[in-house]
Amino acid sequence: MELFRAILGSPRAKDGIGMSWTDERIEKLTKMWEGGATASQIADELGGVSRNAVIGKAHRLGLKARPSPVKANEKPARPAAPKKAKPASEAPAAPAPKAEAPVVKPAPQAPAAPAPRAAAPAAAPAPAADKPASDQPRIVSVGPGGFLRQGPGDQQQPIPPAPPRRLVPAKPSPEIADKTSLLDLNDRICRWPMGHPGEPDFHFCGEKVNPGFPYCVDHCGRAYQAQLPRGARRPPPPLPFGGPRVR
DNA sequence: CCCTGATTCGC
DNA sequence: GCGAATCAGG
Repeated sequence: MELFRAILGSPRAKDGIGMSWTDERIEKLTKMWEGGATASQIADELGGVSRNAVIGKAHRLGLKARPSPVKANEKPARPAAPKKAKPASEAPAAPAPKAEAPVVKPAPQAPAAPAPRAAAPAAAPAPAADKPASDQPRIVSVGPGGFLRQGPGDQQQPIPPAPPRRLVPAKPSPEIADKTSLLDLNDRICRWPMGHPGEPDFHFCGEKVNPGFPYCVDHCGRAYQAQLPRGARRPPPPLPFGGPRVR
């Protein structure tokens, strides 16, 4: 009878009311957030929570670091004074201007990220394990997808030449005979999504990453396409994460 | 208008 | 801690 309880009455919160942030849900949120899914998609996928809840939780988890449309601006004099009752908990003066580093000008010519949304490449993971102090890629700018860009003079070779010819077909390595699930992701395996989240066969590439990038060499070639001469462009790759939702 | 994430603040 | 309300940019 305890077997029944174990099966039927599992302590896991169902998708009804009274849902809380269980470990699994937090983990899923983290992975999807880092994977580039939008808050709406994450909320939709998790179910039972609004996108605001997802964003709020993401912030509380401390993983707020992604290109936001409302970030690059900052005014020295209290730009966003909330309408909500703001009691006199703040002195009228001393706005304490942040010593914001002089961020470089945004370069609108992004070579990649053709997706309007829902397909932003993963925010560059901490360049910790992959790049020792040998050669630090000087970060000069941040692309729209959140990946790091470099100045023209700093063009190293981590970016695969993106052969205009053809890419070798993905070779499934024996290690990933099984599908790489969301929970299997780590900093060393390719997190390129295959299929749509929510579908039973949704999984990730799982290949070994191109060092310094969140994707394997093949998918780096898709995520970071070199600017080809005019007339040599190829049609944009299909969107990861399913693309626009149907409403 | 739609979308996005960020922030605030009452609960 | 949670998330609706709100803000603000694209």
